[in-house]
Amino acid sequence: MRIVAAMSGGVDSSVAALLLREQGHEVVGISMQLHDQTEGAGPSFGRCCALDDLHDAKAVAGRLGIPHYVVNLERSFHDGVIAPFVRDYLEGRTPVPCSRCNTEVKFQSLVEKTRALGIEHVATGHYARVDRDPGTGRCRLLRGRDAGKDQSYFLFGLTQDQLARAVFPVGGLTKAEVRSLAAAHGLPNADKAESQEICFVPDDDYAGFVERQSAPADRGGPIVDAEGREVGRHGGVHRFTVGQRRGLGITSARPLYVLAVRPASRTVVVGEADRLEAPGLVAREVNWLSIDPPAEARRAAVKIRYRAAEAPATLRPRPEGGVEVRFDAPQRAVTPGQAAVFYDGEVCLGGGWIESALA
RNA sequence: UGGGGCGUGGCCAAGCGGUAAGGCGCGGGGCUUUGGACCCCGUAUUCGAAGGUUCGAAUCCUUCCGCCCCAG
Repeated sequence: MRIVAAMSGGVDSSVAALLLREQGHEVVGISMQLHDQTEGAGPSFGRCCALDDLHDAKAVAGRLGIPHYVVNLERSFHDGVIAPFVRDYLEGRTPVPCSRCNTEVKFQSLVEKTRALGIEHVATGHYARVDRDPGTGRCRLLRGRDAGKDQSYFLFGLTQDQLARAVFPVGGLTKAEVRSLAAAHGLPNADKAESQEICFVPDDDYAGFVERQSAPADRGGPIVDAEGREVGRHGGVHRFTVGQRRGLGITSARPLYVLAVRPASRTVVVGEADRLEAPGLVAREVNWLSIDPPAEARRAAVKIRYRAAEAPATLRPRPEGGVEVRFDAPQRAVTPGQAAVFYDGEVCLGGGWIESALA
C-alpha cells in the first residue's frame, strides 16, 4: 500500500516511517511547512517546521531510502489552527491547538494534497491505535499502548472517514521501544528531546503572540474576587486560564487561582483552590468518533485536559445540542476551550469542546 | 507633640516568652505534541534601632527612629 508518512523530524514520526518501510509499504515522506518562524528573527525556532527539524526529517528519509517532499500548508494552518487559537484566547477560552492541527491540517489538508498522488493513507507518529468494531465494522480510535504517551486525546475530532485513512505505526509501542528502534537503525534523531511548547510560539510567549496576531486594543480590566470586589488589574483576558496560579500579581495569605474569565466585561475572577472544583461541564461540537451518537445517558471516563487523570462520569445528550457531563467526583479547573474526551476502556468514544463548567 | 494603631525576606503576612508558618515573586529541576496548569527543591542565623529583664525574646520593659488613623 502507498502511504504518506507525515515527518516532523522527531523520533516518533521517523520510527513510524521506518516501520511502514519494513512492513513493505511504499512510503512517501512528507514534511509540512506550517508557519513562517522568521518573523521574530530570534535564534529560537519552533518545532513544527524549523529548519533543523526539516533537516532531520530529510536525513531520516534518506536513511530509509524513501522520497521526501515538503508541502506548504501555511494557509490551512493559519486558518485552521492559528486563527482559532487567537480567537479563543481573546474570547476567554484556552485552546488546544494540537487537536485542531490534527483534524484541520494533518488529516484534512494533507490528505487532500496527497490524494493527487493517488495516496489515500496518512501515517503519523501519534501514540494511538485504530481497530474495527467487530459488530458494526466501524473504525474505532484506541489509546496508545504506552499509557504514559497516549495521544488519543488530540485525535478525538477525527471523522470516521479520516480515521479510516489514518495509520499510527507506533501506537502499539512504548516510547522506550521507539527510541531503541531509532537507535538500532541508526536514525540521527534517536536521542532527540521530546517536543513541548506550542510549535508556532517558540519563545513560549503566547500572550505576546496573541497580541501580535490581533488588532491593537486596550485589553485591560479588573481582577475581582468571588464576591465581586476588585482586587487588582490585568492586561488582557488572553493572559489567563482557569486554574492559573502564577502571574496574577496579587498578594494574599493563601494561593489564589483564576476561577473564571469573562471576556465581555474583561473580568478575571480569582479565588482559593476549593472554588475551582466543578461537578460537571457542558461540551459543544461533540464528535462521536467510535460509536453512534447515543440517544440516552451513558457512562464514560472523561479527560478534561491532556495530562488530567480521567474521571468517571455520566454523559447526557442535551436536546439543544452538545453533551452534559456529570462527574462522580468534582474535578479541578474545568476550562472552557479545552477538550473533554470520552473513553470506555481502551476505546476513545469521541469528545467535544468545553463550553462551560456546571455550578 | 491629645488619643489610637503599626513597623517580620523584593512584596503580602503568621507568630505574641522557647529558639522565624504560609502566600506572591524569584531561581533551579521534573512532567509534557494544548494551556504562564501540575509536581519537587531553594530563597530572613533574623524580626525598624539601641539598651534592659530572662536559662532563653520577634514576642516583656525603656528610649529613639519611621509610618498611618482620629482629634487640634
